[in-house]
Amino acid sequence: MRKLTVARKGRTDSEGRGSASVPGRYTPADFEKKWQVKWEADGIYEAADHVEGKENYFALSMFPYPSGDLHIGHWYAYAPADAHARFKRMQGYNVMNPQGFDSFGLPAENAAIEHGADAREWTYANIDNYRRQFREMGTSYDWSRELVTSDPKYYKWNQYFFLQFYKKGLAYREHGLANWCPKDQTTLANEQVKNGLCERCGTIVVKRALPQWFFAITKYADELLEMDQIDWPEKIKTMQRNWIGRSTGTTVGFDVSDFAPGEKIETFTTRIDTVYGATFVVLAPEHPLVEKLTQPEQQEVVDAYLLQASRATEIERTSTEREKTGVETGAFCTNPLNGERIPVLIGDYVLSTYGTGAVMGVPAHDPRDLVFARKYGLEVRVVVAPPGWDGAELETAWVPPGTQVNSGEFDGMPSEEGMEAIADKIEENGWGKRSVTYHLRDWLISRQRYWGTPIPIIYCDDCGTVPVPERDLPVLLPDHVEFEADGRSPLTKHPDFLNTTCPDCGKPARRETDTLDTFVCSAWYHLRYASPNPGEDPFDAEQVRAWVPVSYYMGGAEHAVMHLLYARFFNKALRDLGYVDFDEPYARFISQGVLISEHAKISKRSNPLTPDPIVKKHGADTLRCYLMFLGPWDQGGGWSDSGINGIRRWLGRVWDVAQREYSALTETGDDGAERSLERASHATTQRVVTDMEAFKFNTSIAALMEYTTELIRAHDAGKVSARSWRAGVDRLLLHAAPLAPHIAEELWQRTGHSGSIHLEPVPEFDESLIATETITLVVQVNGKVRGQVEVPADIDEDGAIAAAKASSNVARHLDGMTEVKLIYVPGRIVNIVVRPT
RNA sequence: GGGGGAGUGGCGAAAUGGCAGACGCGCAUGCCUUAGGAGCAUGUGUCUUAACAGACGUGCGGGUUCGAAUCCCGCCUUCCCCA
Repeated sequence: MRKLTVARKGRTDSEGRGSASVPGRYTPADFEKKWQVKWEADGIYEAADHVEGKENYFALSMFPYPSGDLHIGHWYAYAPADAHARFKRMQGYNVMNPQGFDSFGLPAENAAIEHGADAREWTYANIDNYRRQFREMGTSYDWSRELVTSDPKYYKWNQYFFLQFYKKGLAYREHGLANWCPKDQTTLANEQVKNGLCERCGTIVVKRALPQWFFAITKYADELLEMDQIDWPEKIKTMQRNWIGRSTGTTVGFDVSDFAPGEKIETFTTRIDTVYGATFVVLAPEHPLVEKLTQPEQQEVVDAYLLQASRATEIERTSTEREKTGVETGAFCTNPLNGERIPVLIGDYVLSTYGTGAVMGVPAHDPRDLVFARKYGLEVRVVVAPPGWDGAELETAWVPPGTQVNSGEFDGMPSEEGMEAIADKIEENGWGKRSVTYHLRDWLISRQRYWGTPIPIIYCDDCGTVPVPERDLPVLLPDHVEFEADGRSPLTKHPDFLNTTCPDCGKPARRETDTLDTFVCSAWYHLRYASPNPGEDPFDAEQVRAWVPVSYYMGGAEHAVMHLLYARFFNKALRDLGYVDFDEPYARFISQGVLISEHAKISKRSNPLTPDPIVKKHGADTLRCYLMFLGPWDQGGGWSDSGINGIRRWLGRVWDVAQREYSALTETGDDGAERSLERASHATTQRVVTDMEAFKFNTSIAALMEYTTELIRAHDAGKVSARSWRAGVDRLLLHAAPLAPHIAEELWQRTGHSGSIHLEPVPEFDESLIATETITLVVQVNGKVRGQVEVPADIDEDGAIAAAKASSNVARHLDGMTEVKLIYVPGRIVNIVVRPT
């Protein structure tokens, strides 16, 4: 691009406003950097914990994982969030808008393995790059509160909280089947397995038996379902509810003591009213009783089936398209309600992770059971009759309520009542009890990786599992470790780390080599922003009280069932441990949509569209505004290079109009012109304030574009007063400031103001000044627009109708018609309903 | 299979019961310019018409209403989440 005329350096407005000579073309590169440096030097975005007369406002954007460069997707997430925080500051809130780095995690380690980089150096180089790019974006972050989770000063407190949780039984170690990613060589939480694939790398996840650490999030399952006090998108709340997956039902035991002495198969059902229709029981292939119940003559088939089932993924197993398969164990169990002996089968459509891992098969009232029963020739017995049922065989399973039949003493009862009565009987006889199950599992926090927070546990041959004493924290992650091809964590082979002494008995002992899931870091980081330098505590309770719950949390919806749920759990656990005194960490939340480009999600894994060249060509303000102008932020948008010129042109017009010569304007101005500019000004403020409040940046910018045109027209006409003109320009700059902070600041200074525009208040508006003296009424005949009439704003109904009928085109359509009805909506419309005479 | 978004000009989108297409891109014409990937002005949903004016038009099909992009019922497509 050709270098355009540059504003003369050092020109000041000391001669006074209105004396500006040719201001030069809008060249953002000339001043954006200057303001970024000055804002930071002046500390204008550093938040004090309390400011007299101002309410605190904690604006929080989800912090990034530093992996290379900030891409356009990052800008899309952070620039609008920054604009909103700036807007709140100008609205008079004491705003704290921090930023930091979620810097533990696999990519650093993979870079180390693949390119021989040092994980720490790689990470910190990326952080430096991110810091630079965040500043170039023109963000209003309070860098004095920055945090880096891979810093021992931070992760020490992950370890500290782990120990507090451990003491209270909220952290525990258990041997069990864990999700294992063969590529990343680590276990994953349930939330990190998507469609049976590793969320990070897409490898098929397998089950592997390992001792693992967990946080007992399920203890809070019911409280996590309560979301009345948080103002979050309903979509996110629904996702959390579904993920927690509470279902109420009954567990009932089916006796198998003939085959496995003393054993019962515990089944869980939400439809105990159908228990008399149970004609078989199905075990998940992983069920512990499978081995004991399999009869010798079935051993071979069962073994083959188990092998086959172990290869199927969970999606395949539960897909409704896939044929249900199963095998008989040869064993039978007894239905306690009617004493019937029914066969025990193994079927892989039953998951060991849901309920008890065993279900009673009621083919008449469950579609999956019906398919299964037909295939294996099992009895189908109706026990909840549809209305008017004639006793015939059902074609499809009857799932809705009905009347109990074939249900012993409960026959004739509506099934809703039967549900309760049968559950009562089961409880009275000790066959089972009412119970609740959840889809939510405890949070698996162990990772067999190096680049994370070491779990502060020591294993001693004599004392067993011993927590590291708090005085010995942090357990430091060793530097400069060796990675080997076997994929095992270097910590397992690092003698200095591994070998220690038992804190209890002093004998040689070994450290836990697993590290914490990085979601532990992000579960409480907002508390540390509120209290960045608390000394000997994780945070200062008083400072936290001043800022948290977070006023508005802004980030991606992809964290709905991971980070956002973990953070809520962590908050509740900390509350019960006495660290905080509120129930929820994030009072309000909005999720920005996804920015896509040519049908590809712009993310760290694809599409290297980098902002740097765009910033170089157009400036940060243009890129910020363009991203906000694409469409509604929460719905995402599609990137294309072509539209950015529109924003660049608009800012160019702002640049020109703000610096127009106005000495030719008069003292008082023309009444009509004054009034017209005043109206446009106040109407613009109303639109912008409403839209900014609601994150509707696109329509805010549209309103400012229109206002810019109004100002240009007003100046061209030359009829407004100099005073009104200057006020109009100020208003434009003040509204543009959150969106395009550099140009607004530069022009604020050039038009003779002192002090940063970003510390100025949002302009006021007066609704009465927006109203017009005359209004345009739309006139419809039979609902079709036939004309418009200009009438006084305070016209009454009769007057409005008369004016409407008088307009010539309307009169033409009324000719030869009989009036049937009149609709009058004041200020908007007259609709005359007619029919042929 | 279940849950939740979304579907409007050539394109990004406005309008949430009252003039569909604000604002912007692109395109067209004109001005300015040695030049234009600069700037400015005007125009731009489709069709009929010389014009006035009219018809049609918000994924498809029905419904409610004086009036529907907007509310209701059914369907299609697509994206996200879950299974």
